[in-house]
Amino acid sequence: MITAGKGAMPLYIQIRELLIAKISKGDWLPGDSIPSEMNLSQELGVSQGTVRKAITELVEYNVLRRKQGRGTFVSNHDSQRALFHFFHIVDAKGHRVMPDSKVLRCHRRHASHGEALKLKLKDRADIIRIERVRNLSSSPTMIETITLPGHLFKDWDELDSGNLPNMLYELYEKQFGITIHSAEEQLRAVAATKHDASLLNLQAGTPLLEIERVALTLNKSPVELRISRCNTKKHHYENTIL
Amino acid sequence: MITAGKGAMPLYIQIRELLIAKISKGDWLPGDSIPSEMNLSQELGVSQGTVRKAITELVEYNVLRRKQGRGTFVSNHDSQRALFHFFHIVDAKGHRVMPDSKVLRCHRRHASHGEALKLKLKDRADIIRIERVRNLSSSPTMIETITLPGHLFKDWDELDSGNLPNMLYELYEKQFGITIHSAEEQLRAVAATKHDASLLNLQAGTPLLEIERVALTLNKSPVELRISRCNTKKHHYENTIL
DNA sequence: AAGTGGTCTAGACCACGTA
DNA sequence: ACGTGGTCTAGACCACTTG
Repeated sequence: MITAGKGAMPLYIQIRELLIAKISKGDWLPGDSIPSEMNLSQELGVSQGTVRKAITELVEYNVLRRKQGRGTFVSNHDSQRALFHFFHIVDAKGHRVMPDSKVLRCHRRHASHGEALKLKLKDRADIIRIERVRNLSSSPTMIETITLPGHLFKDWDELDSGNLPNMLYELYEKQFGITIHSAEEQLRAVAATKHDASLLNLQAGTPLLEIERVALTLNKSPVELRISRCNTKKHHYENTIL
Repeated sequence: MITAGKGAMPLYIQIRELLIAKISKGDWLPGDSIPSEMNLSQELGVSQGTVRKAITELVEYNVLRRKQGRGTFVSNHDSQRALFHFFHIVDAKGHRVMPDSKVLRCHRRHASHGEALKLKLKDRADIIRIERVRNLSSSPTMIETITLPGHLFKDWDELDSGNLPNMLYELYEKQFGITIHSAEEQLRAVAATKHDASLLNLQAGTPLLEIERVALTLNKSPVELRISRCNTKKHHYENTIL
């Protein structure tokens, strides 16, 4: 509950955490509006300014979105947001390119030691592994290997695995109630294997940019491991440091 | 001047821009404290809360830094900040490693077409070019080629070019009054040239991570072009998406 | 003790969207 | 016309640093 007084956490932080809990629990779903600042402040017995400060921080974290005159909404993963926020590969001119995807394989497996570690699962836990090739500017440019914890995606097998959507984060949210909120990426240069080379129409040994991403929910629990190998002849990874 | 009334920009934005101007002009230097919130609000004829909101945004942009009980200060480039904010290469465990550097060459040249474009200079403008090798965990891991606009670094030649500091951004700030505030990076995988290979003790053709960075001041004017080629066997580039 | 930033309140008015 | 978020004020008290 909200407590005031010396030594207590600031009110706006308590309220911020309370709002996060509501969203994590699913009381308010992505796309929903939350109660107005006035309503919240009356329910919680604090001033509007204090509620406002809590909400402001969550807007900065991209958890909430304000719309003047309409209300405050839980963020959702439209393709726009996925493309702008999580997809960092652009063409030589710096333009974002919408990738398309062809699924090569999609099956259940046991997690390797490395996968279990990165997804915080037990060794040999049930996982789903997807392999796909992505075209950028209509030429095959990336190979992705995606690993999902099986227990979070129970009804996965009912999907048409040959016809998965391009932007998986939207699927995770709409079909499984899992919202990806942040991610940690590691980038390396690697040599293309024969397998890579045949899929991307280049020679084995060609340098590829490898992006290893762990995607996290709002509570920082890992939900997806994604390894992308990317031909950077005509595209590159863009990062802005503010 | 600060103006109120309909159709005008919000006061806190006018104040924010006014503070930025003061800092860009050099009225307040990195490390200096700025006037207290109360003083500013009285001088500008607005409430303390409005000044506070302007300052809060600049703290979020890393332009200012608040210290409770002491005051508000213009950010400066201690090595800590440079290391945490601008250096994204970490070891296999994800720990940041302090690099050391050996300068190979440092001389004045004419800008190539590409360099001129990226630094917004005229073709064949006067530039300074530095080449150095950086050790991480005591093995040579990165080759850096740094290009600086000559007119911004007039007295560069008086420096001992064989003995440049590790963290150049601190030097730019202290010796030349230029503070790097943000940067745009492009990452690619490339094959090591013979030259790269001999410097990094590996075979020509080995995949390297190439990082091309343009560093910008607070006004977004480009100040440095830096191309780093990095052996990612034992280290990688880390990026967090929030 | 005095001065700084940090939190919180209560209330005013503005800008926007919907009905 | 009404309800929403957005800006702004004036003033209170707390937490921290310095003299």
